[in-house]
Amino acid sequence: MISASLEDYLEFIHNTILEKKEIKAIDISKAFSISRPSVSEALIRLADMDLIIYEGRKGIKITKKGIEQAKKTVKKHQILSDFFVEILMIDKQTAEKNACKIEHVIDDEIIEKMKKYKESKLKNNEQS
Amino acid sequence: MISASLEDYLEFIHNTILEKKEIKAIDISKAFSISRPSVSEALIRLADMDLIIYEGRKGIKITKKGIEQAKKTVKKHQILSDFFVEILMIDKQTAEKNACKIEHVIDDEIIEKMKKYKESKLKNNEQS
DNA sequence: ATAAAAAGTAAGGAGTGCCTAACAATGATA
DNA sequence: TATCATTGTTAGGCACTCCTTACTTTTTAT
Repeated sequence: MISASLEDYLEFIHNTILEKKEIKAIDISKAFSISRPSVSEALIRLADMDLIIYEGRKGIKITKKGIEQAKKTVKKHQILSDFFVEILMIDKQTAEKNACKIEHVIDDEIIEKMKKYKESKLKNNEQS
Repeated sequence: MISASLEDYLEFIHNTILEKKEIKAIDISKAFSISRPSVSEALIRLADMDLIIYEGRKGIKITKKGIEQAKKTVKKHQILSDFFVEILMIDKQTAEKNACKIEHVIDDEIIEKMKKYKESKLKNNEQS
């Protein structure tokens, strides 16, 4: 199983590649305020798990497996954050912060129920 | 800040003392399937944080600070589990399992909103 | 009372995830 | 082109949380 930290880094790698087509180790270092050696280490671990292809200075590529893993996390994050904001009326910032932590530990089953709950709730509001 | 593991152990210590008036290191070892040396270590760390008083074979006592900390965790656990079961219709076992993990990372603010949401929902159901 | 079982401790090891300091490679610029 | 800044790696260290093995202490049962 992937750790919360590595999952965060993978999520960031995925999002950044989608946005800017490429990512460097230093970007991760800055984004998470961790040292460059710690990033190197994390990237090696992600590569060991076949979630990325890491060729040092030649760049970071995300694998199919990595994309799937990252997408799952992003989805969980999105649903959690939306649920907190729209159903529980939590402010955006707190919702995001908590989604970031909970996304690593919550089961898919609960995420699915949250999604359905939110959808049915919004439908009811349209009708009324 | 206390770690998830230590928080789990403290919660268990508190609950067990409430139930049976006393607890021994071996009980924690069995409950969490960790070795006796790991329990010793954890108890020393909890004692260092003034959450318990640990006098080796003489027993484990929980401090005022420890009780407060444990109660907070228990409360979070309860609200999370209830919310999952009653609002999201999650089965009891899954709800418990997830509450155990989320209770360590979620903010009080969201817990409070979950509690209020559940209460107002139940009130509405009574009226109808 | 003594031997066996149970509970706890000490010592040493491993993986994770972070750090700093120092070095190497790459790239930009004067 | 030579120098300086940026980026990345190596080496060594630390804290946490778990482990095993071996030892000690306490309790229990014969």
